[in-house]
Amino acid sequence: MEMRDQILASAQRLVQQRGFNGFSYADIADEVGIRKASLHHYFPTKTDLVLTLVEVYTAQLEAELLRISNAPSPANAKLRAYAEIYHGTLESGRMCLGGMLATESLTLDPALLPSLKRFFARNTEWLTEILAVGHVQHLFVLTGSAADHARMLLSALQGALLIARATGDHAAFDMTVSLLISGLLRKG
Amino acid sequence: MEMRDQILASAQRLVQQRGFNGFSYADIADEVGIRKASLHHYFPTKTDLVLTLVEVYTAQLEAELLRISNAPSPANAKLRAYAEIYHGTLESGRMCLGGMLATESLTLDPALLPSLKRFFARNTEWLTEILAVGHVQHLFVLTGSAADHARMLLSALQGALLIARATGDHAAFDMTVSLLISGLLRKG
DNA sequence: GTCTATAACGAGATAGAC
DNA sequence: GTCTATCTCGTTATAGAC
Repeated sequence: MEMRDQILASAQRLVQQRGFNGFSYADIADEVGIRKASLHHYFPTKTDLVLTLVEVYTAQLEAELLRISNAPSPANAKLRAYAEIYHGTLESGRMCLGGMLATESLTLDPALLPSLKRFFARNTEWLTEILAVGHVQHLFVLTGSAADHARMLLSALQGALLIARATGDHAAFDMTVSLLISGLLRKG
Repeated sequence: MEMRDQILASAQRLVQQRGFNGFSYADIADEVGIRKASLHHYFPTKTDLVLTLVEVYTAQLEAELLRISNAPSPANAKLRAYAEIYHGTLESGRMCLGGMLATESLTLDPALLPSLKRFFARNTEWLTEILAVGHVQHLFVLTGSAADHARMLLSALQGALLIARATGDHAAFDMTVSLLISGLLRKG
């Protein structure tokens, strides 16, 4: 793997596990095996690095969303596949990159905020579409607009991830996912 | 107000807005008007300070939970009152103290974790009781156990707070709260 | 209880050789 | 592209005077 990609992979893990204010260039340098100063050749500032991270993370997400959207599965299975992404994040001891940065947003360079907003907007948009499709197919019963349910689902998944970090209770995370999806189904 | 309480109030705001790794003793010293070194007289280490903060925050919560429990209102109104606490937190530009520390938990002194877990356990326990009461009164329709719904509600509120920090969309937070409660009601 | 002074360390970032 | 060396600043924490 190219050095630039090694740096990004290391930094991504560090942000997701420890937060923007919880890691340093020294951590990355140790991990990828070059000196701190050399990192500045690839990313002049920490903000540059994390901005790239948010863009890469959003692009990774986009690929997963397209993969799920294009699968020949019903809307509820697509929601499960989406939740499965979060499950994998939890299993790897990480928070969602977007969620982590969201909590720290008051301490971040404001230049990061537009990309961060776009990340959440894209998640909400995709979920809204899936929910709308499931609704017209009489698969889901919605008590509010598809967009409202989308924001609620996104909130619940981010929050379940956050809480599982404190409690260590992964089974509770899985139960919350199941409840969220079963609550949408006809005859719930 | 006593100096110790001023320090706690300042530190609480700083943790909720910026996180454990996002503030320093210098920030508190500036705010309460004494020197950095004097802060160590009250709280020898940063971990001591934040441990006290978690205990105080949990005690503040307990008082609010009892106030709501003792009110002569139906279970759905009690849920609304509980959600109102989060609304106030959002309006003051803060994250839940527990939620903020949860995301940072991998960087915290492990001595903080038991208190942090108790905070979440108490929230879940209280919500479970309210949901169970509303259920036997045929006010709520539950698609899982009361404890499952409690964890889901707590997750959704924490997550909605987190997302509102990134998007700045307070209306979305309110919609999520409404949807969470209306989704529980009979004939929802 | 609050201060000055300072220790000891780590942070992000830069200069310039190779 | 990677290095050594260094700068400047901020961090938590301590010592000891008042």
